[in-house]
Amino acid sequence: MPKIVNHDERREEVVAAARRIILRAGIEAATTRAIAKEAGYSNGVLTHYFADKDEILLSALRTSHRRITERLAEKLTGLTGLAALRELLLDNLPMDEERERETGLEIGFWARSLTSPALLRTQREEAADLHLLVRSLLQSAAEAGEIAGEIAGEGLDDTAERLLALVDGLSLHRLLYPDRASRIEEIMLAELDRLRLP
Amino acid sequence: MPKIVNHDERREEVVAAARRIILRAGIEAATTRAIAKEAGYSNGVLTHYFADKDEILLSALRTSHRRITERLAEKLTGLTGLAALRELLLDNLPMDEERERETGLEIGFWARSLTSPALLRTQREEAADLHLLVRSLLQSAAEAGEIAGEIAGEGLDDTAERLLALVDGLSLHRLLYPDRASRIEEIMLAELDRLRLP
Amino acid sequence: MPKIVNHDERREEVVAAARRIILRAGIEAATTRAIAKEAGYSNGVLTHYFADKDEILLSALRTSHRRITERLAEKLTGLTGLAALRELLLDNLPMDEERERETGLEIGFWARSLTSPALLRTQREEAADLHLLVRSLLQSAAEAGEIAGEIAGEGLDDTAERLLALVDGLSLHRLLYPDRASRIEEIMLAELDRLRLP
Amino acid sequence: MPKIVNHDERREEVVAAARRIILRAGIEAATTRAIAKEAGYSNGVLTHYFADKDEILLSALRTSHRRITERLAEKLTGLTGLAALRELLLDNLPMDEERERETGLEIGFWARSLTSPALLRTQREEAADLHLLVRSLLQSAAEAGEIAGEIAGEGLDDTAERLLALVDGLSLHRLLYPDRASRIEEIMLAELDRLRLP
DNA sequence: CATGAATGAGTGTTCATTCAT
DNA sequence: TATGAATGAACACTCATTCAT
Repeated sequence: MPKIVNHDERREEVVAAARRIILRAGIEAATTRAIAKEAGYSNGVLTHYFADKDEILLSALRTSHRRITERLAEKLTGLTGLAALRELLLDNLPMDEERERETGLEIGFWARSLTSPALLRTQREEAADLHLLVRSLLQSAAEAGEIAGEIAGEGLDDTAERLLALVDGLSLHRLLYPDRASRIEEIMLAELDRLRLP
Repeated sequence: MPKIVNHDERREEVVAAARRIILRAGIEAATTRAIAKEAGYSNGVLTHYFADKDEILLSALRTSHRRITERLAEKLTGLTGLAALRELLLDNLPMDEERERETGLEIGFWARSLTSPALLRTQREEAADLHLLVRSLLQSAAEAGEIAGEIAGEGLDDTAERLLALVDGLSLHRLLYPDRASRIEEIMLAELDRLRLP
Repeated sequence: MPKIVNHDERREEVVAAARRIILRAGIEAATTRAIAKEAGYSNGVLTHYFADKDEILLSALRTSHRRITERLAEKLTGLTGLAALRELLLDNLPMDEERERETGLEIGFWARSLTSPALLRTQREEAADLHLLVRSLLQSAAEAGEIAGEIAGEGLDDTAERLLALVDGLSLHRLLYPDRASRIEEIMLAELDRLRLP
Repeated sequence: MPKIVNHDERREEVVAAARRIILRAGIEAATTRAIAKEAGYSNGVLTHYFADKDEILLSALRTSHRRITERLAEKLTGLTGLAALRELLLDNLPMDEERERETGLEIGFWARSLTSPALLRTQREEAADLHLLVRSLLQSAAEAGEIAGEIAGEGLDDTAERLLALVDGLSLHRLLYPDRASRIEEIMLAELDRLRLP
């Protein structure tokens, strides 16, 4: 009997290696050879677990999102409406090293998505999920009377988009301009406060 | 007797060529050969004016920012306070093809900046200028009584940061999720409206 | 206590798999993995029955020839002289898809034989058998008075060589220039007719 | 001023190198690296003169045909009808080392053409030219009363195809089975004799 | 015996860079 | 200065082969 390896485990090892490289040296440094080496295997081994490089990158992106989602699900249990929204948005900000890494990875994928249809598709699907979630939290907050259904004439969709754009913008600035963007959490909280009904 | 050429002029020619390519076909298409050809020179000429390819890209980024600044300066003449701010922020949104491409270029540089100290430094310097400008416009708007000096307890620095983060976030979403982010201009305008004193 | 397997049987299974792939998708598609998979085994099993891939291909060529021979033997039963010869030569033309593929395989081996001594040896041995067969059919046809012993001063060896060369040439043209070589069967038949005594 | 090289000359150098390799070790051995090395250059140099490997192989094939055509044109001057045809067909047989090489190269291309559309197209175009030429020589021979217009009920097209198939078949056998196919010239001549009117 | 994980050399191709002219 | 020929490392990917289990 040959050594039997857990395919999912190996895939995860490789994806983790890819993530480490992207975080350390950027997505352009994540060549197949570099990934294999980082994972501690020969370059040919990737063939067994991934059809091509795109599949590795895609998995890395999905893994990143899945981690965020899982962390969120845990934090959101028991919360509803504005409180849940607040937790969600704050959790997406890079306030510690781990989340800073996630954000760095994400930024690399932004650029790559603009030229890779497969990556863009994944990016969109998962962004749509998040948007939907934010929107439904806004709705339940409105129904609970915590916030107005229309914020200064702006529908829920626009509000959701605005909040998520702000999260991405602040996250980006945090990594690019850490000095200036030291207060992104406060900024986000203030933004949420303005949603409240008086 | 060597031919006397204007170094700065040549550099600009080459950088302009690089920019044209990047805007037209993406940063990956900007190979040294393609840049030289686009500029109308042989590939070897680049050596004389740039240490390496990175220097060309860096210059392209700087030029991009300078052009934005110049375009802005023109639009802002005669405007002050909130009106000027409004013009500035809207102008930074990718509402036509040219600015969409400029945003694409920018996003590419975000990712690269995270792993390239030289790029990051440039990025920071120029972002600082913009931040300062927004802050001063906010200040003059406050002094003119158009907006409150403290927006819901938030200082001018934070407001400036918030507006700029929102611009970047919305710009990014516009490129990644065009369906969903069709209304970024309206969102930006609503945000500005909320700054106004009643 | 090791499992006892019939080595020859296994070899044949693998070779048959290789043949199926070559006929279906060309010799370039016949990778060791593909062959193993087609045969229903893991890729490592090939090691036990073949020294290397070349040995598999060689066996496939031999099998191909043997199959042709067997098909012929069946068709030739009861036939003698010119009638048998006619059957033999026509059967070697790629007049249906199966034989077209067999010809494709053969052409691939022609090229490889020129640089592989082992392949060339096999090729020669089996070509010699065929030549001998054609010659003996010609002889029996001559003895039966169907054809002249000397065809326009040409001995039986040359006639045999000429007929076989024509078969290979026409087969090749059929695959390379199907439009032009649509009438190879008629051409072959006319050639045989010209052998007849008046 | 930089070193100016004659592009056509370089292309020919590279193509000649490719031809040498194909003849020496088969078409499969003609990797881009091997070709570059054989030509005495680094592997990157090929980029300057050829779009891709297929273009090199295609050029090698065309060069081969052009050489044959040129050699023929010279030999055929002053000849017409059957005499010209005879010269043409005999010249296509690998009766000396040079033509043996050409044939070896050709056989390699036969196999390759079956899986490469570009190669097949070229092969067909040039084969069509040759077929046309043979056909027109047959026609003029018939008009001159040297041969019958219909050879045993066989039209000129079929006769041309038959003669060319025989040339290819004999050439192939000459390389694969040199012992047996020592008399291909005599066989070809006898075939031509049979075309003559009594 | 059989498995399938793992290897590493090799493929065509791209491209920043060097340098003699 | 400017040219463009030339380099050689790097890229993603393929595949025959090896070998511990």
